[in-house]
Amino acid sequence: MSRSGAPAARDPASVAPTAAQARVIAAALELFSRYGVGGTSLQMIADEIGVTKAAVYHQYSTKHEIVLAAAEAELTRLEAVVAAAEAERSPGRARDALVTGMVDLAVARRRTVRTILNDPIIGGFFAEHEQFRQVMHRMRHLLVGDERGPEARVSTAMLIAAISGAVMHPFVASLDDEVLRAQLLRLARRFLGLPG
Amino acid sequence: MSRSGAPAARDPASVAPTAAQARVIAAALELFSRYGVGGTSLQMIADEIGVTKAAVYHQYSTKHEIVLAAAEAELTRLEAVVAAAEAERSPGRARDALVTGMVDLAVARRRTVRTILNDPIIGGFFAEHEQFRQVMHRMRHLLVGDERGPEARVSTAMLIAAISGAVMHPFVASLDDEVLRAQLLRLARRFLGLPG
DNA sequence: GTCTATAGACCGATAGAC
DNA sequence: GTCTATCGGTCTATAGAC
Repeated sequence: MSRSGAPAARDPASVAPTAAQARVIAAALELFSRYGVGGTSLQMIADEIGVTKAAVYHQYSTKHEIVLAAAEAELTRLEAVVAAAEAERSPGRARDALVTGMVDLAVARRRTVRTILNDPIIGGFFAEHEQFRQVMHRMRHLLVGDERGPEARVSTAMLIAAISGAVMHPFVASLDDEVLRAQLLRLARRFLGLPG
Repeated sequence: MSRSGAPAARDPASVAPTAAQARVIAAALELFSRYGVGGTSLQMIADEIGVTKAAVYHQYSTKHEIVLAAAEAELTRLEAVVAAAEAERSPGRARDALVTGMVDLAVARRRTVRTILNDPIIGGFFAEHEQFRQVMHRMRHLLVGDERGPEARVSTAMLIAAISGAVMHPFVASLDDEVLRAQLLRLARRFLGLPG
């Protein structure tokens, strides 16, 4: 769903990036994961792509916009996982699809997910970003249904943090993607009390 | 243990900080959690304390040293929790004490733990920091004994990430410390397959 | 869409007075 | 231990040629 070829402008705030914008976003995400958002300059992004700063400013007119576009690009991937889970036929299947999709996404984008969900600057952006709150709310609903008490909040937060944080922990650096994926999925399901 | 009044220089690399150094570390940790390590300047640290940059440089001669001192200060807290757990009489009690101590520490230092464990710059410091690797190894041993396979690695990484990441998730921002502590402890114990 | 060149602010770091 | 003052360099951002 939502291939990058078609325009598909569903949201006026976040239209599909052009090819040049996608290169900026990819370079930014790579550098953010290595140096953090605050430790990444426009010069570093330009050097990573192989152009000058002015060429980057032609795509996005402030650093703020680049950070927002990079965060939204990753959020869009997560939203696709959530939407696919919501399309399942039963709440049980939906919850299962969400956990599997979260693990797949976290492993596939091992180096970026942790920064996107933990960098304090991006966290500040998300705090005032309605799309992010809605995705989080939909994830919680898929995981714990209509419950909204402390246990529902803490268990959802722990599952998201466990999956997204574990993939960059030094303990798992030596594991290849398939082994990591299998273990993450099994342990995440166990955390939720799901069968094996 | 290890009150800041006594000299107690056990490690030549990380001696106990003076009062002035402790103020720098506290200001740095606060700002790191708000803006990230790369997004925090020495001017910001100096302003937070209410002195000039030169006064900060009198305590630590590079920014690198400040980041290292701040990371080590937090690592020392975690090491104390690990040491207390290791002093328990049985492996079961030790594991229990570790989980409880980790939760207490994460809740007490809600705003700082996530940054310390997830900021990419600090992560790079820890990668070449023997004390950090030893503490992680001791935590894994307390949690899963002599097992060193993928499951032992992934489950340890997930528990650490879950506890340290959940305390700053927007879902739990409205919970007071005691409620958060109780839920974190209960769910962490359930993740490890421990009784109630 | 990319370049060179530049503006003005801020960066980490140092010198030396008190 | 803190200050003022300063260094050279890098930062974000802009102007204008090709």
